[in-house]
Amino acid sequence: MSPAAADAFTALASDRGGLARSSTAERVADIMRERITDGSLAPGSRLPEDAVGSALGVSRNTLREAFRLLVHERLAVAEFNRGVFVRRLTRDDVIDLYRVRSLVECAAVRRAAEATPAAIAAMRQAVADGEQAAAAGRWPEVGTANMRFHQAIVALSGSPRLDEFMRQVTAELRLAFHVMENPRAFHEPYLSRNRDLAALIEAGDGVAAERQLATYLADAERELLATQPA
Amino acid sequence: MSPAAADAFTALASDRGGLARSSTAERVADIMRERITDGSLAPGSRLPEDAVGSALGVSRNTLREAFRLLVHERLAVAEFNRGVFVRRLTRDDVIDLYRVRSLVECAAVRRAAEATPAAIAAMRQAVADGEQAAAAGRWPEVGTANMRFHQAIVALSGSPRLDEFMRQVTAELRLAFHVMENPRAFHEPYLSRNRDLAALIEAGDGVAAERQLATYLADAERELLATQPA
DNA sequence: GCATATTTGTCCGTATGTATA
DNA sequence: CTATACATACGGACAAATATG
Repeated sequence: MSPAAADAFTALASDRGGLARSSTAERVADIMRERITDGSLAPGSRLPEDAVGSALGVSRNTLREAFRLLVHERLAVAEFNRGVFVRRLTRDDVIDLYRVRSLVECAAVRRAAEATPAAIAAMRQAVADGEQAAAAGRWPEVGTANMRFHQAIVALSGSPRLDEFMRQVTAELRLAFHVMENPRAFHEPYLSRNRDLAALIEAGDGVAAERQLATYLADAERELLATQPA
Repeated sequence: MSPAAADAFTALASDRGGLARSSTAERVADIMRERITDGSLAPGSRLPEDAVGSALGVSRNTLREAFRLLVHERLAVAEFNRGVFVRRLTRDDVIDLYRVRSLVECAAVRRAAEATPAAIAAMRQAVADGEQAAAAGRWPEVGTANMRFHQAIVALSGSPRLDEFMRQVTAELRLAFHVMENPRAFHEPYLSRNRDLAALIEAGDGVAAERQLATYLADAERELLATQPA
């Protein structure tokens, strides 16, 4: 195991909360999901059972349950008899992820007229948060706000299952962001497009919003692919 | 445990194949998923670790990994310190499942012009299979063909992730079909609508196809809800 | 309401098979 | 090719929670 990975693991140990409300395996999965999506555990990293297990103070059985969850969410891959690794996205993965986003998000904005006021408000808030974070130069937060904006778009549809599915799609896409060298340059230009899009949605012009979002996502996909290794 | 459930479990034992290519937990999950989606294990059934584990000849640890997978797919629910049960859908679940289907399937048919010929052919085949099964009076197969038709509609989008997501949505929806008393009367009227819809899609009229599919799904949702207990 | 039996949650030790240095 | 490291799967143990009489 690389030293960097070891640091990430030992860092996990302190995260263990005292109370065991949900199952241990789920809490372990939560912690590791966090570390994977925030980039502490880079794509391709190996996740050895005993190193991670001892770092978090859980048994192999419990850890394996957590691994199984992460594999199911596509944040990790399990190679039979070889171990578990942080997922490394291929170009085809990125293409598929944007295909899903385009289909679902476009459909959601087109039906935005039926959305609840709370969902609209959440979307507007995400736009404002992104602009505020950019003004203050807090670039990681800009990326976070951008993701919340898109999650808010999905929430316009009012479907818990679609929400969760797209949350997973977003988490997976973050794996691609972390191999980028300059996330700031990637997210910044979309701030104004987010505002324009939100305005169209609030105005009830679903058709125009959908068209704008389609080109938005196509641009983002192209730019992201340009940053990815072969 | 009820005698009926015990039968379902003992029936599983003989299913164990000789070679262990994928992991044991996954094979166990496959078997139980099959039994749940085909109705052998009714919604609400308890799945005791001891009984299921011994019936399938796997240890508790392995079985718990399989359970975790099924819970993640929403085919089962785990109540802390109480055990695992086959999922029982609420009316809100059914409503959400149809919301997802409507959004995704409608978006897929609207973009059907970009679909591959193979995807179109699969859709046409599902329509023909359904009509053939109905003509021969094989009603369970009519239901199967109908699900394949809708899965083919999703496949028009060409996204593996959307495919898998909707396959899971379909599996979950089957839980509602199994509490219905007369599945035949439910599926039969949709045979001709499937054919009409396929014709519109093949003609490239995505807009008309989408409108037709939207009312189709709204009708199906209403009828299914009418058969569900409070 | 109480005492008991059952079941789950969690952990450990170990045997076996597989991949890699 | 051997040796080492590791993953897979099993069985047993015990505490805690739940169900049952």
